[in-house]
Order: sequence, then structure tokens, then C-alpha cells
Amino acid sequence: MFPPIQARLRNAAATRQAILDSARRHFAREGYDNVGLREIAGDAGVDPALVSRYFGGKERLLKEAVRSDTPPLFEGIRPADLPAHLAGLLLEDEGDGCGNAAEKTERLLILLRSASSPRASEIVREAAGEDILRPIAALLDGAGAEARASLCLAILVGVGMLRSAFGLLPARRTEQAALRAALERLFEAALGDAGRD
Amino acid sequence: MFPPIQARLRNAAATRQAILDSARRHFAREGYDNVGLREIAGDAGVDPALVSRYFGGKERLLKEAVRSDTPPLFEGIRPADLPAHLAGLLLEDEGDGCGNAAEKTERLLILLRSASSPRASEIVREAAGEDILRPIAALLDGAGAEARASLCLAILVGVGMLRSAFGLLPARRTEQAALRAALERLFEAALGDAGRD
DNA sequence: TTATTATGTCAACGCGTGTTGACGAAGCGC
DNA sequence: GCGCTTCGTCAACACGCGTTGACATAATAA
Repeated sequence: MFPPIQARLRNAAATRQAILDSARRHFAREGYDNVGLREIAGDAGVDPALVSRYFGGKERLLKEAVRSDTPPLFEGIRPADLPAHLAGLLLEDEGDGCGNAAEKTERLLILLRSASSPRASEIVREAAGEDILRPIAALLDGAGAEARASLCLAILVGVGMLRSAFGLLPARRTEQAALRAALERLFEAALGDAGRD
Repeated sequence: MFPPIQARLRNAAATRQAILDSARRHFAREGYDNVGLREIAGDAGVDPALVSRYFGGKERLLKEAVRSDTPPLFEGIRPADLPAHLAGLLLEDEGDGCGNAAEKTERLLILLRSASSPRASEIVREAAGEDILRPIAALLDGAGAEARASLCLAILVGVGMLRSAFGLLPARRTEQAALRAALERLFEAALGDAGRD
């Protein structure tokens, strides 16, 4: 599926990184439960046993995959730009048509597609709170900031699920502009007022 | 977990129905992949082998569980009432706190929580299209009716996922009114204009 | 060189899953 | 009573999963 990396034999650091990269790709496209260690290892050009050996288990691998060693998603964004930025995250994430996500939003896809799965839910919930909910809520102010951020996350999750599981909202070139506008209005509605109690 | 039904021995129709009821409850709460035939059968007070025997496999059981032998979700709804109706579906579905869903929206929960899962995705996509997307789109008119209905489905899925996987938006009594208002505005934004190209 | 460590390979385990076939037992017509 | 069909029970299978330990081989030091 991915071209196996060669000429990297007997290099622990590079092997570890190859496994991590392959895991990120697969977790982002298929979700934690729907991919096996053998596939991840296979695309990394590595023996499946090494995954458990290097990372100490599949859950630890996921935990490492969603660690924030990639740039944060909401840095330098002004509150007024949030709707456009959120819509952009959804529209740019599947850059090359259907497959490899842009690296900077790969973490978002991992969270979206591993949300179900009892084994991954705790890790996913924690990472989503830290990487998405908290940054959005920090940009807002007033009562109900968390609730409004939650609604944004719901839209992110819903649109992501619709695309991956239902094949809807594919964002073809011809419709992308209209969809982007609709998503921005949706995020505006979510951010504008929610839980203002 | 559920009180096992007794005094139903040697009654094929009743046994079949008990399995189907248990399957609906479990699929709605845990999703297709996260529940085993042994649990479903156990809560139905039945041997696990009977599930495969009566329904011919787990996928067939899911197919039967989402069949529309329960009342449709969007009957007698006027377009203007759609936002309130959709918000109501999300807020009333977990009636007794956390657990047994109201029967009339159990099918909705099954679809939400089984959306990932490669084995169930085709069945879920088909049922979602028939039970949710098509009815909503039929209530709308003009260009982009399907895209707008898709956005509504995305909100349904997202909010449902957030609740089941992340434990957010729990809709406590004190916040329910505010959340309902926010959801209505969200659905209004989704229905108002989307994909108008 | 040889000895030692680091890295990768292989086969197998234990577990849970959905599924199937053989057997037992209840209902029912004769 | 018997015979036959229907229904339920039990044990086992085959499969895939994550994981582990024993072994082989490359890299490195003595």
C-alpha cells in the first residue's frame, strides 16, 4: 500500500519512526479498531513483533501517535477566524483526493476515526480535549465556552464520520466553495451561542 | 444487565423477537463491533448458537435490526419544524439518564454508533440514507437539498458520537433548555443554506 | 580474531470471535 | 404407546488478533 522503506536495517531509531509513521497513516484512515498490527508493520517494512517490542502494545502505540509532537492546530488564530479555520481543517485534510491526509491534520483524523472503540476511547477523549476542545474554548470567552467548543467538535466529528463511513460530502472541486461556505456558517452558529445559560 | 425473559421456552417467534430486541438495545448502546453475539444472546436468555441459526449471521441480524418495522422518524413534520424535531431526537433519545433509549429513536442510535466498522458500514449507510437522509431531503426543496440533509446527518452523528464516546453534552436537566436552543440554531444553519450552487 | 551487545526474525501462544454440526428434548399427530 | 418435526443445548471449530519467547544475525568492542 505504501512503498516499503528499504536500506534502514539495523537502525532502531529509524525503525521506530517508520512504525510510528505507518501507524499514524493507518489510524487516520481506518481507525484504531479497524487496522491490525500486521498491516501497520507490513507497510513499515518491519516484523509485527517489533511493534509490541518497541512501543509496548497497541494502545501505547496509539498514545504515542496522538502525542502532540506535531504542530498544534489552533495557533495564532483569532476568534473571528475560527469558523473559516475549522472549515479549512475539514476541507484540506484529505488533500490528494482520497487517502493520505495532510500531515498537519492527520492527528485530527486519528481522533475522529478512533472515537468509537472502547479500548481507544480514553486516549482519544484525552487527546481531543487537549488538542481541540481546550484550544477552541480558550479562544472564546463568556459563559458556555466549553459547550460551544463541544458543538464545534461535534461538527468536526460528524462531518469526518460522514465522509469516512458514508462517503458523503466528498468536497469535489466544483462544490468545494459552496461546502466551505456552508461549513463556515455552521461553525458560526455553533460558536455564536451555545449553552448561554 | 437486562432482566432475562422467562417462560418463553419452545416458542420460535418469541425467541426470535427476544434476540432482535436484545440486539437492538446492544447495537444502539455499544455499536455493531463492540458487542458480541454471546452478550446479545445472554441478555435475551438464549443460547448464542440460536442467533446465527435464526438470522443467519451477525450482519443479517444487524440488517434486520435496522429494518423499518418501527415508526419512521420524520412523519408529519413540516419543514419549519425540522430544526426543533431534530434537536428533539437528540435530546429525547437517552430518556432514562444513560441507557435504554426511547424505542422510537433506537434505530437512530444504532446507525450512529455502528457507523465505523467496515462490516457494518454498508448496511448502516443504506439505512441512514433511507431513514434519515431521504426523508429530510424530501422535506426540503431547491438546489442542494441533499447536501443540506447531509449536514444535518453530520450534526446528528457528531453529537451522538460526542455523547457516547466522549461523554460530552450530557444534557443535564439544568442545561437541557440551553442545549436545545443551541442545537436548533445549528440545524437551522445547516438547513438554511448548504451547497446552493 | 572473538566476545558481546543490539537489532531483527520466526513460530507459537492465549484469547475472543462468529459459526457449525451432532445430540437431546419438548410438542404433536397417529 | 410410537414417530416425526421443531426447538434448544452443548462442544468444538476456524479464524484473526495482540503478544511473547527463543533463536539468528548484524554491528561493535576488546
